[in-house]
Amino acid sequence: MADVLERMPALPDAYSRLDAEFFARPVDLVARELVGCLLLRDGVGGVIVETEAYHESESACHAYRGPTPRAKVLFERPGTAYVYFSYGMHSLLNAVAEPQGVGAAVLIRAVEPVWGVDRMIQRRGRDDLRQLCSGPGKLTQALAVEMADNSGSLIDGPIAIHAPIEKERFRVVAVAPRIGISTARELEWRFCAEGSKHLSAPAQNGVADC
DNA sequence: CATGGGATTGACT
DNA sequence: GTCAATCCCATGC
Repeated sequence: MADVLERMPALPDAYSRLDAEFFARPVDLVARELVGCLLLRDGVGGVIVETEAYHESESACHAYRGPTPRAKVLFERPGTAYVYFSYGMHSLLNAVAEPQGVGAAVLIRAVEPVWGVDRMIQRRGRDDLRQLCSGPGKLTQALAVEMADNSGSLIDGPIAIHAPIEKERFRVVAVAPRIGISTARELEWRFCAEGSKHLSAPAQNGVADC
């Protein structure tokens, strides 16, 4: 795959932002279609290349036990940001999905850096492009996403998700079990851009069309 | 109120 | 390959 940085230097603001209707659909579908979309904050970001779906009906989801103090955000309006603190070190970014009242979200696990690469390098403290956003904790550090962003809007807030620029480039995604969970491993709700060099871990399984 | 466990990462053997 | 860092939150007494 060619380097996006060479081919896509255009201004991110020119592209359409996803709306609440996009996020209000079934969470696995939203997760699949978010691959190829753009994640941006203050002109810094890139192409989403890896996501995972989480739904209140399965035990790996924080909403599994209902709207607890931490999980209540998962039940809010589709398109809300759910940010939670993991392992005492990392803020992980999710997009709340399904209609309001249903606890579900898409974890953004990896981004291919495109815009504001210098600032990402600065924040990450390393300059290898493949190490900038190839993990849920890495990309939040590169884009300066913090707990203060929890429950903010992805529809009209400072963190933005835009429709894909080149639909063809990421039409095929790899589907696999989710990473780092101890239950509900049977669900293949991890979605990766086929052939991407910016994933958090290799996509070992087969591929499927969007 | 005390305890245990993470939707992880980076450094080190 | 192993392992520590570090803290919020869910659980249970």
